Amino acid sequence: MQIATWNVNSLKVRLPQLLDWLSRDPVDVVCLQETKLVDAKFPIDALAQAGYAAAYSGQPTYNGVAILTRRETVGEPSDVAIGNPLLEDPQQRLISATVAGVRVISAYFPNGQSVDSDKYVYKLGWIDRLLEWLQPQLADGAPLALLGDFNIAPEDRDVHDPAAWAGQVLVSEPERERFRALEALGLVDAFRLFEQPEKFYTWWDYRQMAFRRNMGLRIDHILVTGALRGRVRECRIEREMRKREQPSDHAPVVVRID
DNA sequence: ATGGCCCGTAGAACGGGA
Repeated sequence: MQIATWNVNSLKVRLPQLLDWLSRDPVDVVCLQETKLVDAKFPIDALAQAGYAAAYSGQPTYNGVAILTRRETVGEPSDVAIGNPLLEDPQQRLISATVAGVRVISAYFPNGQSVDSDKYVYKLGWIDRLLEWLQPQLADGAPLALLGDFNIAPEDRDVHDPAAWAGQVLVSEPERERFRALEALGLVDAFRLFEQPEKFYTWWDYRQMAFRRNMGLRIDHILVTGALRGRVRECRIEREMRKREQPSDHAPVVVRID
């Protein structure tokens, strides 16, 4: 089974690329972020034609998350939950569902804008509430995967120019502390389970020809519980998706598990 | 050089992204 995450930066714009990708590589579960679609405009019909069911939660203009499941292999998402009950939040950033015995969470962490911004305070609080909400879910050791755009580069090796980024939003110590707090709950960064090439990132700015120059950050992640860790066979970043015409600024990340 | 580009909502610029 393959589980993927992709910040699409508008599902309306990226739908043809998503369908083309899934037709070539029929990933079983796809977590999406930044769909930027109200629920009434979610492309359920086009996805159904491609063989996928969907759980989704959107709003106008901003945010929006979804979980797609390939009907033929993993069926429909069950026990769908939207948001975090510990946080009253109009921003649609979190959706969970059970798929093939795995609790799957698609998360779009706040960006934070800058460390002196109100949005940064919101980001840290959002993650703190996420930690509180996750802790009891992880207690029973059941298989769970937290996937999404974390908007955190956990270590300097996840940053193309650590000196230039030092202390800034996405790499600041309070954000990295919270990433480590997720790991302390028993979650493991699937990408780091394997030997990986250096300078592998998941996001590149649209400006400055950043992708061509590989000026990127690794901020999209797949974290798995101990119950899944031993089943993970591969974790890869689909860099090819960033090379396409009219790409998302994020590349998908995929895990293959037994 | 503190912007560059892309997206949605607009129906011109602007907020937001990272």
